[in-house]
Parts: sequence; structure tokens; C-alpha cells
Amino acid sequence: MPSAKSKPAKPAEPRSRDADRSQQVILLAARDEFAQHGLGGARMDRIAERAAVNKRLIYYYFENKESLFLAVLESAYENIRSEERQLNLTQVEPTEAIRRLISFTWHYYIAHPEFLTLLNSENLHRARHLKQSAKVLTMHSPLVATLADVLERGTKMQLFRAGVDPVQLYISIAGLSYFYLGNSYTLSTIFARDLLGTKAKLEYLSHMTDLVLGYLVRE
Amino acid sequence: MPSAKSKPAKPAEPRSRDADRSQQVILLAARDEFAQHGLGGARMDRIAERAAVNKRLIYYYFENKESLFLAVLESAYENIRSEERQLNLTQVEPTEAIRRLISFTWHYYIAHPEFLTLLNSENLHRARHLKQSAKVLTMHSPLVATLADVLERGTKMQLFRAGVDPVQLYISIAGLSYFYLGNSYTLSTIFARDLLGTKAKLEYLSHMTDLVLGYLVRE
Amino acid sequence: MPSAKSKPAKPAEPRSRDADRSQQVILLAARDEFAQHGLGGARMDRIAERAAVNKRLIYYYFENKESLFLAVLESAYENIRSEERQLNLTQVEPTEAIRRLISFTWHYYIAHPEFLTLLNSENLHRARHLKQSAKVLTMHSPLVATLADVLERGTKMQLFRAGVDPVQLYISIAGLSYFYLGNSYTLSTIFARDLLGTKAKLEYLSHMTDLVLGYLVRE
Amino acid sequence: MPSAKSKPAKPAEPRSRDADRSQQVILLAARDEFAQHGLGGARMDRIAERAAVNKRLIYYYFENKESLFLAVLESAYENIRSEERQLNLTQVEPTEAIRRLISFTWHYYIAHPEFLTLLNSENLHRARHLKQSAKVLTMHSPLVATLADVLERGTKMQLFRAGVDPVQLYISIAGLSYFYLGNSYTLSTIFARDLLGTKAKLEYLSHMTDLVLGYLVRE
DNA sequence: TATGAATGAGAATTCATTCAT
DNA sequence: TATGAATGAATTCTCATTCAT
Repeated sequence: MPSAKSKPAKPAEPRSRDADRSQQVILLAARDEFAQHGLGGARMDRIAERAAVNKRLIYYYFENKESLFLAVLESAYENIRSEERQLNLTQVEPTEAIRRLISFTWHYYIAHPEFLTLLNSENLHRARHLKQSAKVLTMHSPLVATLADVLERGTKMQLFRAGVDPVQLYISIAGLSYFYLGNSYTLSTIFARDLLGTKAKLEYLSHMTDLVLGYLVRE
Repeated sequence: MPSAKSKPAKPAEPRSRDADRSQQVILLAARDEFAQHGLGGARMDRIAERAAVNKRLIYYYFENKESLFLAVLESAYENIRSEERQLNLTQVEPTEAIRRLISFTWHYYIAHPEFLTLLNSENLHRARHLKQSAKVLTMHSPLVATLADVLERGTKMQLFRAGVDPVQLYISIAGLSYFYLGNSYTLSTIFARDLLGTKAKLEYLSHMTDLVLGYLVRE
Repeated sequence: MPSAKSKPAKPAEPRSRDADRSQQVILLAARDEFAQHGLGGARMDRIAERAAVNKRLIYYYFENKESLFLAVLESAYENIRSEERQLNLTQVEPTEAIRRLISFTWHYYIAHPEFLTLLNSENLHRARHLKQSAKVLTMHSPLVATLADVLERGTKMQLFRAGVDPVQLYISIAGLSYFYLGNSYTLSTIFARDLLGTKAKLEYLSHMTDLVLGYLVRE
Repeated sequence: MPSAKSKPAKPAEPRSRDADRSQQVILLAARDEFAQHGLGGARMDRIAERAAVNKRLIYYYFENKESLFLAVLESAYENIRSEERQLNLTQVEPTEAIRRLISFTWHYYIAHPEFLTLLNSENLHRARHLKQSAKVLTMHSPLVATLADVLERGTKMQLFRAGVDPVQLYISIAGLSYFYLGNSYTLSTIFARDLLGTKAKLEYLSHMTDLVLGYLVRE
């Protein structure tokens, strides 16, 4: 199986025959297919079609459906964590850092609905794939460290309540966005209310922010 | 297609008991299968096996896989709403009512992990099935009404902040539990931390309650 | 998986819908396909075609290709051992019994060339399938017992040399026929000689018989 | 396509050594793969892997799978005939010559189990490949001639019975070893007896020799 | 009400082989 | 001489569903 080595120095697109490009194209197509249909419902045929490559090529680069799914998951986590890092939370005032994190998470989920369904799929499978990933472990400690730093600074400045666990807080922040956006279809249906309108979304972002800061900030 | 009605008062036809039972058995088997594998990954064969009935019988009572899935969903919602009603939230003091709802939701999700994955599946399919359900609409207005009543009483008693939307509040309460419990596999993996241990769960329930009441209750 | 139960008392052919018949038809088709192409070269599609049944039906009755292959092997052994039993070797004079066994083996292999290639295939796979068979073990002890009886009688009557092992003798008898007939294609080619002509076959049968009796019979 | 000829006497092109080596390495890898899986079960991928060469290189030296198989067969025959020639059967006393041939054949098959399965494969295919080989025809006449010489000398010396056909005798000698060794897996299984142990093998070699000489040698 | 038999349309994966350099 | 990239045509096996009783 070929590695993910980079292409030669020469520019110009050799139109096909570009291993890197082929792999990337497959990965994106797979991401969309898995996001849309789940692992069980995804079709290798459709992935090949979406990627406009020969079906056989998928197996050339990725061992099988499950390996491909793991590659997609890893890539998805890499993406969100990478964008998150650019928030520079350690360099801003604690309350502002929390606001930024909430807002970023919310908007990232809106921009990347595939992230939510991919994680749902992986949870359905009890993180079977992710558990085999070495990458993913090291990918998340910086996030926890950053959040711990923000909380510590906030506490020292007497802004935040003491004793808040960064992982718990992150789960709450992510969870509020995740559930509202990821379950908006059923929620809209059972409550007969459009949750995805601009106004509704703005209101919930505000509600969520109040909720978290109302808890965190000492009055 | 025969209805799922229970036995008539009179002795009458001797077979109807069996029919009822068969349907119920199929429904439970299907619930478990769909919960475990998602709609795409569920297998009619396995449902028949789990239910210990002939595969053909499933088609006798439920039109096809999708209809069966809808029946499972409706039954799942009926169940949670029914148990929720027994909390008698309108008859207790507002703060206590909120505490009860948070605690109930949390423990219900723990006791019924299938509920979470069923809803994830349905959201993956953009509530396609639920939208065809008449039942489900009327099933949820009482919940909203009850929560509105609690909030109103709390506000009148000067306990709660004003202007809180019951649907938003319900989504937040459900969302916190839902995300923590439904995504515990991936979360445990990426944060290298056991989130399903007794202590971790107790702590998060407490955190969640603080979060919601910290926001809701006027100081 | 359905058992091999027999059909109802009612005569008449229900044209399909006959489990027994379907299984038998598949088994025969599979025997021919495996014999002709080996396990690796056999195609499930062709088996279905030969049997004139739906491809899916093969999997309904036989788990997979390998199970089907084992079923074919068992059936092949059953067949030869059953015909062998009808030689009534224990009831004829020892020298005649040996002659009969040689002649039977020779003619059985000629009439059933598939038997040879099936065994070759199974040996290529180191008897992997046969080792899982319970039947096959009990199927062969009568043969050894019979041959031991013949040898014993021959020795007691001072006809045969003493100390001959029945299994070794059987292997020699079978081996001579097996190699000549099973390798006739390559042998004919390398020796540029038609080994399958009537005359050549008669001569080798005679040669073989001389060989075995020349060894066995005391002068 | 380059021929498989060995390096020229002159130093000449520097690469030809590698070319020879590559071809040889492929041939050995192919021999093992074909021997282990048969023609139908052999995989070009695995051959490349075994040979540690690029898959494409196989096609550079050998037209396709079938040509490669023929090359393997020819090489296998060359090998056994070459070793056989070194027995110098024409230069030893007739009875000893027969003993030597039996023993050589037996031990060659033990040392080269691949030879047996390769021939089985080729017979499954009705010698389709071998028939296209020019080499193989001329390769075997010396063997027949040698054996004829031994028999003739034996007869003239009044040691052997007259009228024995060298080809028939060779088939019997080869067949006894071939069947015992090549079918040892199934034979061991059906007779529940280890045929490949040292003792069992020694006994059968002795049995076989008795059988052949018992027939051949005049008393 | 219940069930064993049967099937057409896929599904993932494999395979020998060729392309382009 | 050598190789990584790519592919069309199978190949085994699966799946929801229907037939016939």
C-alpha cells in the first residue's frame, strides 16, 4: 500500500496519476458519503462516483470501508482542532475566551454538519475505529490544556467560580451546540417549530452563552 | 394490517392475544436492532432472530423496514413522554420541578441508551419518518405546556429570571445529558478519560444542574 | 438454515419449492464445478447456472463456498464407500476379493473422474475441510476392517504372505489406479503416448493386478 | 520479451545479471505460490510479494499468469529429470537400479512437495499448458530409454521377468510414491493415522520396494 | 396467523492486467 | 530495467422482500 508521500517538485497538474490528489479527493467524497448515510448506509460505489475515481482506487489507497471511515474521522478531528487553535484562547481575556469558544463551536457545527453525523456514527459503533487511532489521542490534549489555562486565569482574576473541570465545561459547551444543531430535524418536528431559521439560531446562541457564563462568572 | 390494540373485554377470538404479543415482540427486537446498528445497518433477518419469529411475520404486521422504524420511533417517544408525565411537574415547587426534570432526563437516557441512537438515526435521515407521523405532534405539546407552567410559576414567585423560552430550556436540559451520554464513547477516547464511571456521572449530573439552575434562578 | 428434511407424503412434483431436490441439484452441480476447476477456480455463479437455481439459493442451503465444498466431499466419499460395500469382499475367496477390489477401484475412478480431482483439491488445502467433518471418520473404518478380514483369511489359508498392513495395501491399490488415471494428461504428454485408449487401460489394469498379487500371493 | 537464457560468456551488458536474477526469483516465487494454491488460487500479487519485485516486472518477463505457470512447470520437470540423470542407472546392476529409482523418486517427492501439487494442477487443466511446450517432450525420452535399458539388462541376466513395459513400470513406481505423499492429508484424516511420521514413511518405502521387486524379480 | 422456499438487485472486495514515466 | 498509479470485469456474499402453502 502506497504511503501518503508528497508529489514531485515539478508543478503542473499531471491530470490523474497524482497519488496525493487522488487520496484527498477520495477522502472528501467519503466524508460526505459517510456523513450523509452513516457507516452502514454509505456505499463504496457512491464514494467512487462522488470522487470521480475508479472504485478500485479506493482500495488501492485505503484498505477497506472501515479504514476509510477511520481516515475520515481523523481528518475531521484534525480540521476542527486546527481551526480551534487559531482562536488563540490563551492570549485573550478569560470571559472573552469562553465567548469565543462557544461562538466558534456553534458556527463550526453549522458550517460542518458532517462533523456531527460522523461522530454520531462513530458513537453508534462505540468508537471502535477511533480506538485504533494513535493520532487522535495526542490531538486533544492541547485543547484541554488551553481550556484549563483560561479557567485558571479566570479564577485567579476572581472572575470565574473555582473548581470547574475543563473537560466537563468543554462537554457542556459542545453538547449544547451539538444537540440543538444535530437534532434539529427531530426537534423541529416534535415541537412544530423551525429551529434552523436565522432568528431561532441567534436566540439559541445567546441563550447558550448566558447559560454558560451565568454559571461560570461570579456575580 | 391489524392494529396493535389490546385484547377485547370479552373472551372472543382466541388468537388475538398471540397477535398482540407477536407485534410487541417484533417491535422490541426491532428497537434493539435499530438502536444497535442504525437504520442502514439494521438487518431484518436479525430482527426476526431476536424476536424469534419468522421473518415473513414482520412483513405481515409492518409494511417494510421503514414503517417498522417509524413504529419503533413512535413507541420510543410514547415511552419517554409517558414516564415524564408521571413526574407531576405542575404539582411541585418550580425549582424542584426543574431539578426533577434534569435528573429524570439524565437517568432516562442512562436507562434507555437506545433512545439516543434511535434519534441520531432519525436525524441522519432528516426526520423523514417522523414527519409522516400524526401521533408524534400531539405527543409533545403537553411537555411544552408543563414546562411553560413551571417557568411561569417560577417567574411569578420571583425565583426564576423572566423571558425564558420553555422549548429552548428543554433543549438545553436534554442536550447536556444527550451529548455526554450519547457521545461518551468518542469523548472517553479523545480525552482518555472514563466518562461512564459512577463518580464521573455523578459529577456531571451535579455540574449540569448547577449550570441550568445557575442560569435560571435569580440570585 | 433449513435442515435436509424429506418432502411431504404427497407425490407429484411441485416444480421447485422442493427443498430436498434443490439441495441435491446444487450438490451435483457443485461437485462437477469443483471437480472441473478446483476449489479456487470454481465459480458460485457457474454452480448456480449448472443447477439452474437462483444463486442466492446456494447460500440459503449451504453457508458458503467452503461449506459447500465439504458437503461435496462428504457426498463423494459416501458414494464410493457405499458402492465398495456392495462388493461383499468378506464373502468371497481372498484372492478373488483382492482382484475385485483392484478392478472396482480402477473402474470407479474411470467412471468418476471427479472423485480424483476433488481429492486433489482437498489435499492442496491440506484436508482443511475434511478435518471438520464428523461423518468422514466413521465412514472409513468398515473398509479397513473388511480388508483386514480378507488379508487374515488369505494368510490363514496360506495363500498370502503374512504381516501385510491393510491400510498400506489399500493405499497401494488405490494409488496405482489414482496416479495412472488422475495424471493421464501429463503422463500422456510427456511420454507422447495415449494412456487413455482401451488397450492401454486394459494393459495397465492387468499390470497393476500382477503387481499387487505378485507381491501378496505366496508362490 | 527477453529469453531466460543465462549470461553470455563475455562481460557485456552490466545489467544482465540482475535481469537473470529477477527472472529466477520470480520463477521460484511463482513455483511456491502455484504449488500452494493451485493455478486458480494463485495470486499474481502474492507472487510479486514473495519475489519482492514489482508486480509489473512479472509481466515484463512472463507474458501472463498462464505463461508463468508453464515456465514453472518446465522448470520443475527439468529439475527432477536432471537429478534423476545423476543416478547413473545404466551403470549399475539392474536390481540396484530399480531400488535406486524407487528410493530417489520417494525422496524427491518428499523434498519437493511442490512438484506433486504442480502436476495436479496441470492435470486439472488437462495438460493444457504442457501441450504447448516443446522442451518437455524431448526431456523425457532419455528417462524411458534408461529404464528400458535397465529392464533389458535385467531380463538378459534372467533376473527380471520378461515383457515389462518401461513406461508402465515407471508409472507404477512414481504412482505409489505420488499417491501416498500427495494425498497424505486426506488419507491421514480418513484413516485417522499419521502417515507422515518417520516410521510410517520408512515402512511404506519398504512396502513399495517389496511390491515392485516382488513383481519384477523372478524367483 | 404463520412459515419455509425462493429471488433480483445490489454490496464490498478481488484480480489480472495496463498506463505512464 | 524498473515501478507507482490506475482500471474493467469479475467474485463472493448480502439484503429486503415476495411466493406458495
